[in-house]
Amino acid sequence: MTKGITRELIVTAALELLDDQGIDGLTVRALASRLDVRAPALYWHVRNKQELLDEMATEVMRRVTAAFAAVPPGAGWHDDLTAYARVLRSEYLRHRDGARVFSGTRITEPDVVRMKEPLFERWTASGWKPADADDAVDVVTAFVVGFVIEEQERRQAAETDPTRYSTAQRDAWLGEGASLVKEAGHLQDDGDQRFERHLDIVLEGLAARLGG
Amino acid sequence: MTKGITRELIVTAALELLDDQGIDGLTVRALASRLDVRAPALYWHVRNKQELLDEMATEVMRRVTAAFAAVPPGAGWHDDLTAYARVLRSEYLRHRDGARVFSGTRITEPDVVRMKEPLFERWTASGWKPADADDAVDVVTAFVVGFVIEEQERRQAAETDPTRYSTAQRDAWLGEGASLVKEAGHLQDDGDQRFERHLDIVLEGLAARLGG
DNA sequence: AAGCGTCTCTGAACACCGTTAACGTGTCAC
DNA sequence: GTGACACGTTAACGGTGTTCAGAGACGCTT
Repeated sequence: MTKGITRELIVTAALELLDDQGIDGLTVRALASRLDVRAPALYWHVRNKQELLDEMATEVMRRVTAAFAAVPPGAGWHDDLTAYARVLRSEYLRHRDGARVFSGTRITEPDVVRMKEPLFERWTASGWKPADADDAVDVVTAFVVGFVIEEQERRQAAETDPTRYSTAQRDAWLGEGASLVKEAGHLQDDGDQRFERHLDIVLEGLAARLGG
Repeated sequence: MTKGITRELIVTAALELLDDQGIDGLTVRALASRLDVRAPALYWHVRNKQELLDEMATEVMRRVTAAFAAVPPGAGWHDDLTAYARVLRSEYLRHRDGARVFSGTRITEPDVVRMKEPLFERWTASGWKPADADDAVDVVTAFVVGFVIEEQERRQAAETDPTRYSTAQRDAWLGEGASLVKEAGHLQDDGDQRFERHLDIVLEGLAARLGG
């Protein structure tokens, strides 16, 4: 058991701490304590906290590409993008506030971006232009990010304030009228089913727009 | 000129401060100073900083509903959702890190949610079920949130590190190969045009899925 | 006019935060 | 042995959100 901290140990410990304590609990001191070390020691391996957060986001995206690479290639862009969307969501869901914290952050590793190349190759071979392929990935990414942000917010709110998301409470809060909004709220489902349904809508748009 | 602070004055000052200084500059002391008051004074009007952030998000959504209400009703769901998406994006873009900070936060005012009722009325009258209408709004919202998060991140990164988003630098960073990814990167446009194109894809999906 | 209560703000303080500086160690090369 | 270096420590700084006792100001009763 060699003692000593490495950059990678710090990042994985930081991800665990995020899950345990939430983003507010992710402090340099708490992280150091989890690694059995004093806070300034971390600054030998990491320039500052922002760099740590970037590294965490990159690690999450590395896991996305790894998980995606493990999926057998699909029959076409539709399968590929479905798999990508599911993997991305699942990896965000793995961490508390994952979508909000890790979306749109700087990726520090070229490999993560280069992952798109084999996809682009397959799709252009079947008729898409590179610009189309790029649009497709970005539209799906944007949708997943927005979806999961909402999803995680709702989940967390339900934990801290369970009354808030009971339909009866919600109806009372909404007041008189707004019957259609209430009705829609009653029917609203959560989780995988809802994600698949919404994802299908987006993919349908790509099919209509770019051909499939 | 009656002296004294109100909750609303605090919220609008906080939004201004956010735009001036960014999220890190939005401290209780700086906000108090902008209102010519000492920090603890704010705690008379607001329980804590989180409540202030929630209130800011609600205010932004209030402006979204106001701006949307000012748009003349469209010919159908397609027009309505287009207008909604544009207004939402534009109001997020108005504030630094707007999408990341204000998306998925607790809305403290029923009116903001009730805004959907007239839309739902029109759409159900032309054949949609309430659940469809709800899906449609949520898919578009998720897309806009994800799109603007990416957009603002890219904009901010371009300010702090202009070299990062030059195509030549990016190509070098990507290394050998990945020619399709590079090509797509070269073609990528920013801003309104890109937004409209991607939004069209999403709306096309709704048309295919829900009929229109 | 005097006193009382309520509303609004201040001054001082607390615990914690990210970060830096100076100072030990231990290990390895020569 | 001795210098160089990697890696950790302790101590401290300025800044953060937040709490709390009290100071003024203002209207209302007496």
